[in-house]
Amino acid sequence: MDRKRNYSKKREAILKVLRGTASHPTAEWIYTKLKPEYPDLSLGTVYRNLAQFKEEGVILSVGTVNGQERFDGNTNPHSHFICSECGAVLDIPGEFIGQETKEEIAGRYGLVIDSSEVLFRGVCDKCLQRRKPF
Amino acid sequence: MDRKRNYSKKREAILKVLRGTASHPTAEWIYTKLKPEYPDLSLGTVYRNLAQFKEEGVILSVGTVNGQERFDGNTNPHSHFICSECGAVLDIPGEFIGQETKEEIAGRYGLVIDSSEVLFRGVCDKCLQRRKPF
DNA sequence: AACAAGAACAATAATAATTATTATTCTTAT
DNA sequence: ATAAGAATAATAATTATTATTGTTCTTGTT
Repeated sequence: MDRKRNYSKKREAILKVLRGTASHPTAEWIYTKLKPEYPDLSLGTVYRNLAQFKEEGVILSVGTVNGQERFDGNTNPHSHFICSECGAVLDIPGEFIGQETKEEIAGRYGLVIDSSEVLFRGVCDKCLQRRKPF
Repeated sequence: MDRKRNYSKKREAILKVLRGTASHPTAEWIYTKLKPEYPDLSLGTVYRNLAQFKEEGVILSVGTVNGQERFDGNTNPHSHFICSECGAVLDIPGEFIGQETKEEIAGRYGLVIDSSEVLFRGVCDKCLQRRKPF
């Protein structure tokens, strides 16, 4: 039997924090969140574990917003909305691209499609409220 | 009448290069491409003008691939495929998200949607060929 | 429970993309 | 042709991310 690999309390905590929020955080946000409970946590550890989780397919990257990568602990098929005003990333449930569409494109261009995602951009509800507070 | 703003030969050349390629280049790629013809071009100028074009809606950003932002001079509605092996970005013509879908989502979540894009990820035709050269 | 091998870590340095600064050069209305 | 101010080059500064290295944890074995 293989030795148990890739385990540490901090690694576990990083995944737990990411799965426990809907905010699609940055590495630094996770670091700040965990620092009180793990005072000797290093930012490099957060980066390294996020990279590993991503590689393993355990988490997803939503992309880069304002120069910082945003992560998502929810690997169920869903889409995202990015607020161009505050940078918030919201989940939009639902599949918008069917399997047959992917296959058709893959065939037409001679490529392999592993995943697809829809990205909506605009202004989120909170920023709209902030604009017109009356 | 307003004074003509935002003009320079280099600014014009940057947009021309971006519109003349289908490779969705980085700022540095554009810089390298123009450097022979404009030996005193500065990389900062490319960054600044790309940021302005983006702000004005004249060009689009496809997102960040391998830590570098990729730009697109084609503002017609279309989607993209990103090769996870070589980082190539390909255009996929066609609209996959209809207006009614956007309106339905905007209404349901109380937000405003300015744009939507579909991002396919996988392995491009060239990388597949490279894998199996026989 | 103690041990040892190696995995994960903290701390820090290094890298790389992007942005800001400032003195100079272009652009354009007059 | 001129002058105001916009855009630029050169460079410095910033910031997110990655690499390095010596130390600490984890876990299978005793």
